[in-house]
Amino acid sequence: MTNGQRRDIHNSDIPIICQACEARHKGVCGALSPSQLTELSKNTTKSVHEHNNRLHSSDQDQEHYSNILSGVVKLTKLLPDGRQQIVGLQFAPDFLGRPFSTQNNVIAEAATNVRLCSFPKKVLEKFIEESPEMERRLHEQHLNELDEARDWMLTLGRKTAIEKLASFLVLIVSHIDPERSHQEGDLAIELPLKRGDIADYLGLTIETVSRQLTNLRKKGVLEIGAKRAIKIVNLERLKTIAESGN
Amino acid sequence: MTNGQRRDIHNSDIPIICQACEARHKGVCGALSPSQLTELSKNTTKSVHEHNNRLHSSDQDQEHYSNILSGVVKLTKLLPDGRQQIVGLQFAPDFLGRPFSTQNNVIAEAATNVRLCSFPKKVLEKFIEESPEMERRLHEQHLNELDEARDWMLTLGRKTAIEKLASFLVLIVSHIDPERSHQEGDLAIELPLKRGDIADYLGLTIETVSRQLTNLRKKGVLEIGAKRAIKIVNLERLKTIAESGN
DNA sequence: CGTATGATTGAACGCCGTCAATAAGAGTGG
DNA sequence: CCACTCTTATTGACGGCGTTCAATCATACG
Repeated sequence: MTNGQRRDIHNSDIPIICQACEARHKGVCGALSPSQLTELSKNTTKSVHEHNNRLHSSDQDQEHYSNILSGVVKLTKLLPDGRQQIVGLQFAPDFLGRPFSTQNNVIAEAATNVRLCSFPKKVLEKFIEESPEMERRLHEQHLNELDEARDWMLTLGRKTAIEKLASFLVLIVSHIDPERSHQEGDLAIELPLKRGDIADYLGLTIETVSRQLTNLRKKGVLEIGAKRAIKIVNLERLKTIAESGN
Repeated sequence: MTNGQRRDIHNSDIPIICQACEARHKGVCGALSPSQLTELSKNTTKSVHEHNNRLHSSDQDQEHYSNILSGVVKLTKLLPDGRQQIVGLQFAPDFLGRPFSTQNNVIAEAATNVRLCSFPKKVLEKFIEESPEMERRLHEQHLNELDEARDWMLTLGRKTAIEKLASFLVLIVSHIDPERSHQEGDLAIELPLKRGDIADYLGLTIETVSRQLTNLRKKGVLEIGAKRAIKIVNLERLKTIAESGN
């Protein structure tokens, strides 16, 4: 990203708190001028959330937006009887929150340890009014989320269990390691979700997730390590399985 | 909508082509001034599309956006082997098209007969630059679509066949007949989708859709007429079934 | 009337869920 | 270091829900 470098000529104008932040380049804060960044940074609070903690309870603390600094956040929806479905995964430097609406029936939880940079809704909405570029960036992120949601609807509605697992792994690789995902060679990664979360993301049970992972291992596509570690041996094969099952 | 009435004081300034159009009130065109409307209307073309016709082939004719004047549009995604999933239904006066991106791997087809009001991408993008209100409206529609997509992910991933059918019927009623859907009494509607489309929207087969419809009929929740006509006898019960299965 | 399209119903199969047992760590305290 | 517990993951046996395959019916259109 030499583009990002060039912008940093006036790095001294940029608040210290923002200087190492991805959101300033690829995220929504990239739309702000140094002076706006300074104003926003006065109202921000950084926070750390441990694995599996709720980031905002469903109706409470809806007066804040956040940027994800690191970690993975899962967005979950619930049925009255307890069944649940993860409807989105978000990675740094994604924006977190639902503008223009107070009701948000989605639960945001930390899938891994997560660091956030939060600010009051009012402050951000002021910047949105001031700079169309800010709204444009938010709009584009939400369009990307819409595309991803629709891709996943195809996975949920029409794919078999093994295809779902393969689709999930391809998605994780493309987010965790975007450049390496197009190269040759083995890919060792740590899954950001535990089995139960993967099941809730794929509309399956824990047992089926486990079975299909060993299924993929027996096919020689990947190796399963301790904890959440896996090594992908044949990424191309995995992509094929994700769409056709074999 | 007395609000809409008040805006019509200067109705004579508004292009004839726009005067009876929902998109001017609830759709994206509501952000435009009479003079902008006039300019836009010079570049619009109205068109009629028959049931099951492609509105734009996947890569071709991506230089137009449209507003839906009437009818229902289905957005479909495909797997290489032919399996397909409907990832969105759109009703008048929804906006049709994917801004800020040339690649759109979603197929838009007319589910019913559809009337469109189309205009070149460039023209709309010019108005977006000029008026933040225009982008705001688009942004809000896309956020609504994102909410709906995520609601549907829960349906696809975690609900049983009968719950899916009930969810679909509730959704259709709320779009076709928003005010009556909160009242008492029978609701006679014509389904905008045939069985195959319903199956593709719910991630089921045609046979299962048919079986669960008769299942709902036997429960006394609805009556099934000829063609696509149905009468919903007990909407509250239907809503309960949509979330808990009984 | 004949054909095409769409919908319903039945029978049998199979994928995935359910239930249950076991294994593998991680963390705690003796 | 070991014993204990808690959480997470794996594996097996069985059953059910939804698919697959197939036949029948209904309606529209030539």
